[in-house]
Amino acid sequence: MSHSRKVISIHELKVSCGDCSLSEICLPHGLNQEELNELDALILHKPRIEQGEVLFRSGDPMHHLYAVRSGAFKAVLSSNEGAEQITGFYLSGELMGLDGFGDDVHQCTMVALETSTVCAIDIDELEKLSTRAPGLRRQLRHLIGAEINHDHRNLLALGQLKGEERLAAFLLNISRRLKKRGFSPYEFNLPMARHDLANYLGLAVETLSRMFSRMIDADLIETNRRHVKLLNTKALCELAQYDCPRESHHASS
Amino acid sequence: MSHSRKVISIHELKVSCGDCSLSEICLPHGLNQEELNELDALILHKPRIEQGEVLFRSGDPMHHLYAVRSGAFKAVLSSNEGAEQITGFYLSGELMGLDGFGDDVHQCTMVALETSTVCAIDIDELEKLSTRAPGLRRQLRHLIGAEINHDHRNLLALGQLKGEERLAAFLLNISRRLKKRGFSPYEFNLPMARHDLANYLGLAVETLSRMFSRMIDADLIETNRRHVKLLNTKALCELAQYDCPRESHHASS
DNA sequence: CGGCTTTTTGAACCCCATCAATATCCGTGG
DNA sequence: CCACGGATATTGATGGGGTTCAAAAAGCCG
Repeated sequence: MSHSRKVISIHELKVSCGDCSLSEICLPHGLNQEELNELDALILHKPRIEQGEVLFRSGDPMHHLYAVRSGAFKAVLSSNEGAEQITGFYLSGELMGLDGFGDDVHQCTMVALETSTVCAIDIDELEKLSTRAPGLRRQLRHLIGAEINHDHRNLLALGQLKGEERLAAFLLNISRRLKKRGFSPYEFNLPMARHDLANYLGLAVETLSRMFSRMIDADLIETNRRHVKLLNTKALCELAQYDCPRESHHASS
Repeated sequence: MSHSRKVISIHELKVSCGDCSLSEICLPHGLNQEELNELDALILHKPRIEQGEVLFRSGDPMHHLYAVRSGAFKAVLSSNEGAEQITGFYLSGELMGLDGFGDDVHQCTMVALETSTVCAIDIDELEKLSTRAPGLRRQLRHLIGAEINHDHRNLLALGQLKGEERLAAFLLNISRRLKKRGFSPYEFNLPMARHDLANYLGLAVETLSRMFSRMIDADLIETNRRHVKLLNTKALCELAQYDCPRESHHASS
């Protein structure tokens, strides 16, 4: 909270898509300079969102899409009996709010898992711009497809895999996403509490804890609270029945 | 296969979006006349697809979206260990192929559940047209949102509901979709075999059969093979924890 | 009618939820 | 600095929902 720190913060708020380190995985990916400038013009950088705060709520009319700039979010869908299901976690560079496409009303509630920042994109402006920016249309389509594919893989996990296998699939999925962002795929901090992860995986917290313990005993991983180290990705891949990043020709980081 | 039968078939092949009874729930919904004509021009009416035949396969490059014109389909996602999960069933008027948006390659295999016909829409042509047809963009967005919301509700069901509750939710969902198409919401034929339905709901066939039996014993439904009659939608709604169509002011058929 | 698939029913087992208790971490204030 | 309290995480014991194995019943088609 010193003065110099404040300056840095202001600087960050001015970051444009072109300068953003996430541009290669986020909406700007594949855009030419002109498209990039136009996209930049309609993006609103929101200030910090603290842990537990809500970005949008089920029932809210949809006005924006949001890209995670820093931090992480969970999307929560509720039944009218109060049961809640986390349908996804969103890391930096990922697009949130597509659940409002159906009838222009958000179905999920989006909650920050840690202090986060987002880029808000007015949906009408994005729509207008997309008519004359083919690169933007293409990237938006790919991000939509990523959301759908993620959901489908999750359905496969919930419908076909056992608890331990689901956890393995999840860890590998996070690993891959973090690697894409330049972080180590073998050692990372999970942004969510056990409680949220258990819900996401359709398990009780206690069961999830047992799955972790079992994997630790089998020397597949090491954990310390939210810190996770993957020790045997091959075995994890076999457990997960999916997502094997093909430990390619000594090309790992 | 008589000559007169052939004539009928040809007639069906000439149906345009404007004449199609599904236009109100399918892609043409909300389009003006000009947009409609342009959409019509790029739609390819495919001939019959027999039960069990594949519309597209996991790994195929995506070239088209498909709308169900008659019949029904299932989307199957496979793990690399051979486990299969049905991620959705598609009825007339619904859009198939969005799973290819991610990287222009289909992730699911789409299989006809009965003899069916589809409208194929070239993705590049649709893309071009959408730049100058705002109504089409809007409707496409809504259909994408419907797919995402469907998947999310399914995740909620698989993660939070018990077998019987999932079945109730499914029956009500089918009921609502059929009602939208002008069929009775209380009595209908399921297009899929028990085997497929069990997989979709993440249950063993035997368990699903028991769920049916239990509902029959409780006078919630009646069944005869694939024919289903809903006797107590209120109770089904309570079971499903969702999707209650609100048995509105004596407005039922 | 005969052979096939589909559906239903029965019995034993297993994964996972639930209840209960302990352990660990973390922030706060004495 | 340590003590305390609350949230978070792990471990144990028990029971239930669902799978699996097995077999019978019912529908379908030639």
